[in-house]
Amino acid sequence: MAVTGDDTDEETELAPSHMAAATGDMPTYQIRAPTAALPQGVVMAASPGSLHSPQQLAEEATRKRELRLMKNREAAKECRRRKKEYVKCLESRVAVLEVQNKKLIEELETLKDICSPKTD
DNA sequence: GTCAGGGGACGTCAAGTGTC
DNA sequence: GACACTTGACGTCCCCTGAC
Repeated sequence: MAVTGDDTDEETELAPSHMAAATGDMPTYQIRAPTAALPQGVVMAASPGSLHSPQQLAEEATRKRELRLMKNREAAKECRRRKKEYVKCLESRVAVLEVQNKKLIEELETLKDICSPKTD
């Protein structure tokens, strides 16, 4: 299995939808992808009405399971990709806020110097 | 060289949530 | 209520690195 670095550069503000959504202080990273066409190799089943023998029913059950696993596999990949993006987003926000905090502290020190009475 | 430990990616399951 | 989607949790595999 070849693992490729397929990170994208999307810079969206994202947050786990069912983790912090209730708090309202964090944007969501849940972005509904448009339901794409089925991946190659997926064959649509015959309608249930056309199944007769137990073997056909078993095959249909197996096919449904494989389809579900394949979809979940892809969903998990996409979920992890979004999570990585979200973490990157948070990290860059931390960096920005740290710089901002540092500047504010410096400004505060300057103002203190200006305002403090000279003791001599 | 090899062994242990850490880390990343993956597949699967299960539970929660949204949609119709 | 059934179905689809999302995501945390878990187990597994593979690769890298440092200690021996």
